[in-house]
Amino acid sequence: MPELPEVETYVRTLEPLLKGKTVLKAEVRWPRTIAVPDAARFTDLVRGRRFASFGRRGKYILLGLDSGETLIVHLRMTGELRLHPPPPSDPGAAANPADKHTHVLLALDTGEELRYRDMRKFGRIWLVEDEASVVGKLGPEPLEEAFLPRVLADNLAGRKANVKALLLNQTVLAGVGNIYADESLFHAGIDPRRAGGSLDFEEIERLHLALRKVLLAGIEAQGSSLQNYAPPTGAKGGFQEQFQVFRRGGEPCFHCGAPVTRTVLAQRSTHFCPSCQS
DNA sequence: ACCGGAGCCTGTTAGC
DNA sequence: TGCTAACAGGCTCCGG
Repeated sequence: MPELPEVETYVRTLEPLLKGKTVLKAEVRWPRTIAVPDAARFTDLVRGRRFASFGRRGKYILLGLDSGETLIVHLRMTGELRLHPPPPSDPGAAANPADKHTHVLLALDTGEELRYRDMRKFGRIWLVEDEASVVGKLGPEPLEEAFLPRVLADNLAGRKANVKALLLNQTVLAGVGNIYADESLFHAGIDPRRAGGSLDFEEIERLHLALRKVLLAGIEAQGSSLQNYAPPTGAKGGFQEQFQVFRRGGEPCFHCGAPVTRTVLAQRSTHFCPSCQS
């Protein structure tokens, strides 16, 4: 679910909420959520650790601990992290028990509780010494300066898969998912069904620019809020207001009026304007 | 190396 | 209203 802009919003929101706080106790209710190490070792290793640094790589949230290890969270489709206030001291007041979709609970020294909740159970959490063991295979970060049109060209060169599938491939480019792939291809005027290797350099430059513009606009709007995504606290993201094609199948293209086409590529719903995108 | 499809999960929505 | 099928911001694994 969350893509680069949503994950970036998560990290920016979590940093002031968690920085300097210490985990007193961990509980894992769905062991498969913990990818590395096993759930028992995870609860043991995370206890007593303090949140020290905050970062993102692709769609992975990187929470650096004072032990030097990194707690890495991938929300996949429906994962969410929420910081819950301490239970009320008044014994008669309503408590806030975790529901059946809450799979990991971290009790903090402030009395607060950081909860990982995930309806579809696709998300994963790692606790590792070496971040690269989890994120080492990812492609370039689209918003870093090193991501030049040439880099995108190299990663698409010779590829026969359609460009939509390649944008979703995290080793080609990190952080782009279904929304921002469709929106970027629309802004670049490129048909998502085209083979990646068939794009000329001028088209690659357009796609490169479109990816950066769309991702930055997504961050600016604090991400897109659909059924299953909202930032950890405060306002919801608003980028869905700016969608040009995503989930607009059958509706008129804002640019030319032709109906937006919905099809399936790489097993994912794909939306494009057949007239504006070639 | 690369590509496409099955599988992982549960909930919501569209269609008969 | 009730059932069923399709769909959902993602990724890994496996066979060709």
